[in-house]
Amino acid sequence: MTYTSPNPETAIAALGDPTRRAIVERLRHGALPVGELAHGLTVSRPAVSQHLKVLSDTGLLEVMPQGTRRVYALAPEGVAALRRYLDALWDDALTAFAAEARRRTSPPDTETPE
Amino acid sequence: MTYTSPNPETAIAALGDPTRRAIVERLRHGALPVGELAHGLTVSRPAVSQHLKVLSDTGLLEVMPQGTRRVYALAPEGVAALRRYLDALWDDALTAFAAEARRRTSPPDTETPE
DNA sequence: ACTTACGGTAAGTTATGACTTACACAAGCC
DNA sequence: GGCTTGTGTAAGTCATAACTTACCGTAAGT
Repeated sequence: MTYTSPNPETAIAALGDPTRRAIVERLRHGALPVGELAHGLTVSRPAVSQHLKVLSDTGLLEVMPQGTRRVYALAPEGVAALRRYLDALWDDALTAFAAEARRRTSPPDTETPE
Repeated sequence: MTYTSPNPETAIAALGDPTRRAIVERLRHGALPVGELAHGLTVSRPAVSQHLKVLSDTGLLEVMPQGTRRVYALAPEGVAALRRYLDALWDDALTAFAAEARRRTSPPDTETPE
């Protein structure tokens, strides 16, 4: 069971780091081994390895060992979890926004009922 | 023009902090002034103010001054920008994933042409 | 006008985590 | 069996940023 899907908050935290976002960007168009991933980034290869561990732990990446290489790829399920989280947040934001607008337009004295 | 819509990467970076995610969570169900927002969090009110500034700068929040209070709310457009970013990432992830699967099933010698 | 409530800003401290070098380990090649 | 390639891990350094206290401005109430 390579299937992790932890809470998406962890994934967001992982994407908070710019180097990790760069790694994800480099994986958008296809899987890559660690070496190629590091070549093109400004940090050392061990640093990339550490970032890959973090990203894998959140379920955003998955590994496919091929001989001595370890090929990393975006994990669709991880990205999907993030999408679901943001969709729900979006939904709540719209609802709250609409409620706020309603409170401000229709009832003229429902200002601050406290 | 209160309309910001910066690159969503900044918003993701902002959400990397757990306290800021807590703030966003507290705003899911409706707008709140700074004081109420801070009450319920483990950090001091000035800390909350600083986080609110970061979140507002990324376009995730907007302010509605009401007298001496400043009421913060989720900015639908900011959340939407994040959603679009992740949707595109999701799309690329699926495409890359499908391509990978194809490479592994159909052509038996398209392994690593290099 | 004075006072109180509310919240943003400055300055300084501290903790977190991103980075480096050095090392260890597994898989293929001679 | 060594040698090379590819990568993960350990240990330690350093920079970033999150937090605190103290202070200041502004809006409302009396």
